[in-house]
Amino acid sequence: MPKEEINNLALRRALYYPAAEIYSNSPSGFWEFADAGEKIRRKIVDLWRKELVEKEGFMEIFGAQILPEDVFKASGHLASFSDPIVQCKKCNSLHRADVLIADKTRGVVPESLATSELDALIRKHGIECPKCKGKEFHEVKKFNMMMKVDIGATGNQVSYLRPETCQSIFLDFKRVYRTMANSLPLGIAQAGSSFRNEIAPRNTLLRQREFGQMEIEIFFNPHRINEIENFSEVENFKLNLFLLKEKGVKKISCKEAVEKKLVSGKLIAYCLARVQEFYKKLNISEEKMRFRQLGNDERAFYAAETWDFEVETDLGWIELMACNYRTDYDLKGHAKQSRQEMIVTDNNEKVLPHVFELSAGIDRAFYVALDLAFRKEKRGPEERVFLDLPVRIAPYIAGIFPLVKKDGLLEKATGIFRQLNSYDFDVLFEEKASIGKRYAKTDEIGVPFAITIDYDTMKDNTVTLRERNSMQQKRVKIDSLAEALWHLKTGKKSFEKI
RNA sequence: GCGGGUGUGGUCUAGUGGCUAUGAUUCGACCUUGCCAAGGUCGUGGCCCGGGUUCAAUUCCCGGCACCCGCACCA
Repeated sequence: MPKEEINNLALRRALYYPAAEIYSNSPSGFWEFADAGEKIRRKIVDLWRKELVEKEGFMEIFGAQILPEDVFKASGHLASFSDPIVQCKKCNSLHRADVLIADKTRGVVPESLATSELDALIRKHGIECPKCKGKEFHEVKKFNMMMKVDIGATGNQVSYLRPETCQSIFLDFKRVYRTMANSLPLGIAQAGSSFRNEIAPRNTLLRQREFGQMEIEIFFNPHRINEIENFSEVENFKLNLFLLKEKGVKKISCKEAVEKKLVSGKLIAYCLARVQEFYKKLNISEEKMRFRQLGNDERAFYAAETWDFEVETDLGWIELMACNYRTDYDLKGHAKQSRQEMIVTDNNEKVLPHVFELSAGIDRAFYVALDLAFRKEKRGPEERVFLDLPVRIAPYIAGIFPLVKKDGLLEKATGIFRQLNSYDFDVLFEEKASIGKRYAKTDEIGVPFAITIDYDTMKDNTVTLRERNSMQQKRVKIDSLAEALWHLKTGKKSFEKI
């Protein structure tokens, strides 16, 4: 669906909106979520936790968002998470210094060159501004995407807001390993916020300066990358692989991907299969998803193999998860910087674990879920908007509505609401406005079911259960409501079978 | 960061150098209501921010910020 439609819905229903919007000088790239939006976002994280973390027996942590400078010396972010940028004196446009020089000389320019060396190269090769052909540039500056924070009264403990959540996982690895696991492979997960000083945030939730990540780092013995217990479960699962040298997506089974060495081992194929299954649960169809293989020039500095899970939307292909084989890059770096031992014993073998990472964007998943669920159709006499969200990420499972407020219906409905609420269902109570209006309004935020209390309820203790997409309704006994909702919530039964 | 466009109640919008700033919808109250945004009455709520020109600026000018499009960037 067009972005404008989604953003309009987001503003009308306060799903998300600009942070600090009452201040006209607030910077872009920060967004807030409210009510239905916050709930949908949270449920996406819950679904991830259930399907990709708990089901696999992985651990979860919640780490600090601010970490000391040493962490980022070790991780490589201080050196590599920055671009050498240079500004044209004539037209003020910004360019990457290394790219300008490399284009001119048709060579490779190391990013790590000092800014003074880059200045010299620019002068030596008579680099022109690609935009205005000007030859005068300001001095090269290193632009680091990390946000610096000064800690303590004197501000001399330099720290940074984390640019990715996973560093805490590497820092915590030893303690979690010793206390909770003592064996490999060990998966450690975390959902939280990360911060990057983007030059130009765009497209609302898709490119923010503060954004949600849900990451899993799987620590394993590199010699045993092919010893995966449950591989048989996925060996025939078809992965949608978009390979570097191929046109279009190829459906390749996990087994074949391993045999043809398209991936580094069974562990990676297994993870990709689970990831693809997970995103299907967000209602992303097979035809609109792919794992794009990244080439040497595209991968992050820590990755030896990368598969970007991408989804096709109105805005083109959007990356939802980067699957990176980080090798021992991170543990090695932290071991060196902290002078702590990171080697562990796995089956009597001393080994520095390798890491396969599943790094997903929460807000991007949220946006894509809205994009794919958005419907604008003629329903009744009018065109209406509704969200066809999967039950598991819908903000509420059902609205509880008394048909009218009088004759005891309001009280009866309140009782049902409290009962279902006490059974831990996310239900919404609404007694205002007409019944049709209440249906329409909750459809718009994707509530899949409605329970209406009417005059028959007062006689025979049944209610109307109404489904969002079909607008069909059936009678259900109050006594069996909780069970019915549980079936619908878990997908054990469809609406037709209730 | 660059270039272009836009900025009026929650949302969509009309309009203006001076008059109580338009309409729809939303929202709230009351009445009504018997299953798909029904009806009635009343009500809340607005010119993105700062500066300048002017007797007077939401309107004109300058600057800032945000959003949209294109470019660049995207570890």
